[in-house]
Amino acid sequence: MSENVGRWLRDEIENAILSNEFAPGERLDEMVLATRFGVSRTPVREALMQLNAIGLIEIRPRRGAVVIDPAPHRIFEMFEVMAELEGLAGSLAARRLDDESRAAITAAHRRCELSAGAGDSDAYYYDNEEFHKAIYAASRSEFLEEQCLQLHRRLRPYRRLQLRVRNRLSTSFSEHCTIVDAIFAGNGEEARRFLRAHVGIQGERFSDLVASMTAR
Amino acid sequence: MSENVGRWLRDEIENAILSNEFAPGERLDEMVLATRFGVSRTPVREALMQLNAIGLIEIRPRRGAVVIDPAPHRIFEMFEVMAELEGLAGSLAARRLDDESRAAITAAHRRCELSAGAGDSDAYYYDNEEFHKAIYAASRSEFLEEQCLQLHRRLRPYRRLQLRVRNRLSTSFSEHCTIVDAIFAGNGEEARRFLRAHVGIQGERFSDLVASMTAR
DNA sequence: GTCAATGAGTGTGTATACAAGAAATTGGCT
DNA sequence: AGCCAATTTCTTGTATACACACTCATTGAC
Repeated sequence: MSENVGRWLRDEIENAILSNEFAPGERLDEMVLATRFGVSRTPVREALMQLNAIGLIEIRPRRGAVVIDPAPHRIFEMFEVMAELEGLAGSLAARRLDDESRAAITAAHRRCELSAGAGDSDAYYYDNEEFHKAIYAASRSEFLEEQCLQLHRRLRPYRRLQLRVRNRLSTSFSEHCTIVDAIFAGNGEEARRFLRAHVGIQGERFSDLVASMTAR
Repeated sequence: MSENVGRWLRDEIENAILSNEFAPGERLDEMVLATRFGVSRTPVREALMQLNAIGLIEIRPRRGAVVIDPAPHRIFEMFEVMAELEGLAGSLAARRLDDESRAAITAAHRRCELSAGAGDSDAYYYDNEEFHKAIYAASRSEFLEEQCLQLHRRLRPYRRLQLRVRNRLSTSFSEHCTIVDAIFAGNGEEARRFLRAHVGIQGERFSDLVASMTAR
């Protein structure tokens, strides 16, 4: 348990939402949550407000909190912004790369190669996350890194769905290769372009995502 | 007063911070705020947590809340991200422009022309804000618009400082002209480039900002 | 039979009380 | 006289109590 109950609860509830235990559209009753976690309503309300700020739930005055159920076009918009931010991170990383960041990116890239080769989509999901985080860190812009991490966390469940699409693992990894090459070559604009294309969900990727969303 | 006291307090305290009544680094005592606004500690704590989520204050466990005092390099990073997001908004606006958005941008642009011509930096500050907001809306991406508005609000005080720099009004307005031309011409990539350059604080603009920050 | 209005019930919003940790002050010791 | 430690005080974190708004169901009228 974290140092204060409110933050711990935030993480607990966030995980429950991201793992679909609390389904989109579901109402979150403060008292039910309080008894479930063995605390009073006060820290529950704190946690809910933080989740509201993150954008995972919506709190309507006097009407309680519900898990947000974003429309497909909104998810598309979120990926569009994510692609832009990651593109910026990539271009900065290419210009500012130092040994430490280079090593971190290389290591994550290697792990992606292994899990992609093994066709292990769960492992790749995790390694891919580390790869992207390594690029955020390499941008050497703390604020950008924070923004990327926050949006990444919010998009996490959809990224996972994307990986289920056939051949996506190998496609994703080969895109990683071009991104790594561009960054290591110090070519900021190429890194930006490749990352934008890699993260964005243009065309059929979007319909694939929508299809896998409705499938569950 | 808003529908619930917590949100009202959030706005009140936010304004107090942005107008420098609560200076950066200052400690915000819950009880002091509660008596000042004639409420109990509960909604004050709510407001503080929301401000913490926005990034205006920092809440350290068991040690209270302090107004964040961002280092100059962090402000630079924030403008860098803002420039990227506005660039995206501009490029989308150029591609998706409809009559309504075109009218809104034109109207805001006209008002900027008037206040810039009059040398009224306070009026220009406000009109400039509306101009940028019109572009966010024209992007037709609700999520992007929200992100832009949020970051814009956080950078508001620094934008104001920037306008105090000599000749910045006319420079800013002439940049607006090129942006409007690019958007109206449907040239997304030009709109992106011009907006990035307009919003970012490269080179001497950054040192101007730092100078005006230390001056107060 | 349908629609509206009123009442009960449930749940959020705010206040207050209590517990626990951090900071400050005072006292003793070197 | 200065520094360290212990105690006190002040502030935050959590629990609980109470008030009020919203929802939903039931009853009555058209």
